Amino acid sequence: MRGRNHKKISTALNQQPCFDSAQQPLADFKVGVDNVIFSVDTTQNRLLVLLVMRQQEPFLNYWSLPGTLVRQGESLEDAAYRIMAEKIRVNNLYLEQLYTFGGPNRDPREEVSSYGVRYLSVSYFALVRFEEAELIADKVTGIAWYPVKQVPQLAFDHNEILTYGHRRLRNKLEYSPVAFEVLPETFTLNDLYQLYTTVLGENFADYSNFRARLLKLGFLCDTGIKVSRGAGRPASLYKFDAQAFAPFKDKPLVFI
Amino acid sequence: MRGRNHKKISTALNQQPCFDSAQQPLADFKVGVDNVIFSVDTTQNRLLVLLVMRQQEPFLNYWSLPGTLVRQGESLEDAAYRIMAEKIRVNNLYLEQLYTFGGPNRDPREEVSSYGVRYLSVSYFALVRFEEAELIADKVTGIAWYPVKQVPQLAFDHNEILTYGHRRLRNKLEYSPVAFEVLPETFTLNDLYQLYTTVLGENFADYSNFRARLLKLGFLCDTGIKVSRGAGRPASLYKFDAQAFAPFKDKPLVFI
DNA sequence: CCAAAAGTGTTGGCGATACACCCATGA
DNA sequence: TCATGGGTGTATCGCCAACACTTTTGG
Repeated sequence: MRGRNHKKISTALNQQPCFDSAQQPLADFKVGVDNVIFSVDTTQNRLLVLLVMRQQEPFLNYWSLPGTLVRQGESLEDAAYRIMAEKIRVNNLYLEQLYTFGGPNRDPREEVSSYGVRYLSVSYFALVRFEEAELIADKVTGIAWYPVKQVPQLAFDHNEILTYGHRRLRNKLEYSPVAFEVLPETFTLNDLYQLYTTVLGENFADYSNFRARLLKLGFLCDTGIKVSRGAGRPASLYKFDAQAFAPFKDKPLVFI
Repeated sequence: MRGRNHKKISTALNQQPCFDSAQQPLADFKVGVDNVIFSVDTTQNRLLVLLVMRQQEPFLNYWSLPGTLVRQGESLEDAAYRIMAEKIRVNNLYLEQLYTFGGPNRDPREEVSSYGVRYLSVSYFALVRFEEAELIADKVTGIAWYPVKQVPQLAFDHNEILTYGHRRLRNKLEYSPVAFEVLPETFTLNDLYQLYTTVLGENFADYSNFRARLLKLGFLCDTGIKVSRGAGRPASLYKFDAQAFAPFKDKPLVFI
């Protein structure tokens, strides 16, 4: 029974917590959306993240994650897509919310503003196909793919956000078919394997087992087309068959 | 194509806080924190969620997730802990950020307010030990554990948040040792098994296999103490050994 | 003694690892 | 022809589901 919950009920009342709109001053917020946009350059086996050079204070001339402030009538996700559309042209893309960073003093503007407005950042995680991604580079805005291993010091707490996004990417890759969102339409099994090693490190099965497992699952179909890359036997190009994958949807599937 | 918004990046120092570079009015936000607080009543095998009765408009007299608005100088996590502290007294607790809901028009107050202030909710997910949890019930605030299968229509989009939290709980349970945060200090293996079936349904191994697997992992230690519950052979009480679990930390461990 | 709950043991199958080996191409 | 990378096959081991069995209690 839950009988003994009544011992010390009373004295929390002086704080009168719940309806603090009258008692305690509430914080006012501007809400920003910052995107961690990854892609994988399969030709060089590098995991890349999209950075933009800041054109204004604070953190003028620092690299940062592409972000924006949320406008009136705009949902968080709308804002996330808007950033994408401003920086990059892609056909395929995977996007999901990552985390919300909202401590006080995470943005220097808070101190400048006399009204104590705080800046909160809802971060989104995106994955795009490197080959298809066309950066929208106007003259004033620096924008570039950075290898995640070489990102410099970023504006605000963006290094922390990036770290968080990177962890999420690794997890996603292990149990969901996001890999096929970043690969080109057709790819060799070695491309796929390289993608996994590039993102996850070398901590899993060797190529032949990886290959056997994936093929047995049956959602990769051989196009029959062969492609030769330098010396060695030509490889088959495969395609991801979303139809055939459907039954695995939502099942605890492991790709490692 | 989608984005044409970038064509006019303002060159002047536009410190005006209410407009972004494309001269669109920014939204102003109040930020709320809503907690999805779960516990498991092992005696009745029920998964419970903590609800509070709203004492004011909007949604007066609706049940809702315990929540609050973020105060000046307060971090999101601070706010989440503050709610906990106001509603419940616990020794052990697991808490993590869940998701941020921020579409326009998710809160009726937005329409009333003439300034177009929007209400954003950062939700947190918590797990507490039912036996230790002492509800703080003052006279004005209704507060109760509800079986998740019987939650009524809630205020705002809280049903949606709850659904999301429930999904997270199931995932957590499968690959992390959160179960031991909700169980009492010592427990029988059957308690543990019941907890899993209560939260996840019956979709996994039978008791004897569950038992064998867990014991082989070696982080459950038998206290030697026996406890008898009605008819049948008495069961051993076990303890979770955090020390012995350490090596499994961060490893892709599956508990199902 | 019987029912009920706790706990142990056995077995068959499947999947993962670690290899060894065959195939097709460029140089 | 050899080196290189693509692709196939196989033996071993461990895990896991299913289920039969033993042990210890209350009635």
